[in-house]
Amino acid sequence: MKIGRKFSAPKGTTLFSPGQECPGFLVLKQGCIKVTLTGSSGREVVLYRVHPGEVCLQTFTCLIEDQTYAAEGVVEEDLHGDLIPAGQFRQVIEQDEAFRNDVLTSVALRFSEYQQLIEDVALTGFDARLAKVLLRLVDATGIVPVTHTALAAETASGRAYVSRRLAEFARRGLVEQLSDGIHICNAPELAQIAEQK
Amino acid sequence: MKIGRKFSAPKGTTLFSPGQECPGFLVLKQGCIKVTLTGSSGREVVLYRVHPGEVCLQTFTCLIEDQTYAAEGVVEEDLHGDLIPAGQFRQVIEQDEAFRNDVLTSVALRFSEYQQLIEDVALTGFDARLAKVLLRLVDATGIVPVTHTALAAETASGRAYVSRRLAEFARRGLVEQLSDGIHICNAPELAQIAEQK
DNA sequence: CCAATCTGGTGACTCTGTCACCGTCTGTCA
DNA sequence: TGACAGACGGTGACAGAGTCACCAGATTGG
Repeated sequence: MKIGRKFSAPKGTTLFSPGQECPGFLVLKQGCIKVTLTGSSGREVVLYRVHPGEVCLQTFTCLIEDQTYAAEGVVEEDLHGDLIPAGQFRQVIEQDEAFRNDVLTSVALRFSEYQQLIEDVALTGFDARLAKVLLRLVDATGIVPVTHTALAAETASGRAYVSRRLAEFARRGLVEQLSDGIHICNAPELAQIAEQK
Repeated sequence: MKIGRKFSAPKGTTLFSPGQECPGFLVLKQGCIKVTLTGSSGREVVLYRVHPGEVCLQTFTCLIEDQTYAAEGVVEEDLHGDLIPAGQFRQVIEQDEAFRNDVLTSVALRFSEYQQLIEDVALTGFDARLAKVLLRLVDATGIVPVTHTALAAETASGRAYVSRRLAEFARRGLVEQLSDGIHICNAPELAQIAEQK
């Protein structure tokens, strides 16, 4: 079934910001969107990423509740997908079973991710959060190619504190700080730290 | 349309706990469910409450993803509703437009609540969180009829710290600690604190 | 009446996060 | 080439948040 119209955007594009109107519902075919919240202090927290086949739930809540965005969405990898205009959304979800199932599945998935994030932030110590993020962002060569500032956003923490704890991790031989990222030296022990508390 | 079967439970009942199988989808007619997460340290965080007309999303994610519960649900006020067995859920959501809309609306609502909670915990200072909770839980007589321990769960914090900050609020004349709860003396100023940071 | 439990207050910590400031390393542009 | 801006990360000093252990008063149930 052919729905919506083609939509593309290059890496770095800001797809939506808090307060904006929602143009429609985005079904991702290719690329990646990073969705973040920014506090008044300027501090940023990464909520989730949207990958192909998934739903951008900011769009979802906007359409259902007729609200504007609460978070910010930035393209992390060149984007291709379909945009279903706001007016057509309810109709499509009624008629297209596959689409409906995709949406429901994505919603449920995202929902448990949010719950996990709440659990991490509210009930988990910082080191566990940091270890978890490192293991999640590591690439095939064992390197986590991100800055301390980015890790701060991923761990819902501050840059300075990330630096300190990474230094401590390095001192313990768990990681090694390189010029182009962080090398994971001892993944099993990191995984164990990620489980604690 | 008649769907599911009647379901009732008295105050205090534990409806579901982490790891349990999900018996079906609960549509609330009357009463209130409190949904919480408990960390391994024993610390508890209140995720949300389900009120009449709303959806218990733990049930929702269980059914869609075929998972077990991740959180705990306790009846706060005597409960009446309909239970839709797991097998019938997809069928009902396909056929009953009103039900489908209810579910989608509830999901979207809950979703933005979760996002708000993440924002509060990750980006907001404790005092603002506490003030917000006090204003949310205050009854018609200006009393917040809950214990410090309960406030700790609501603010995703510790009991001792809640005690301290409440003492400070009292010192500033914002609240007054009574034997049966906390009296709000200066709601406007509390509201202002709730907005900060 | 006593014991058990729930509740809240407090001192003394530790953990977490902030702020300001520094040095280093880029890239750019004149 | 030099000078500058901007991103990045290290660090000391501090402030905010949360923990732990222990105490005392209130309540409840036997």
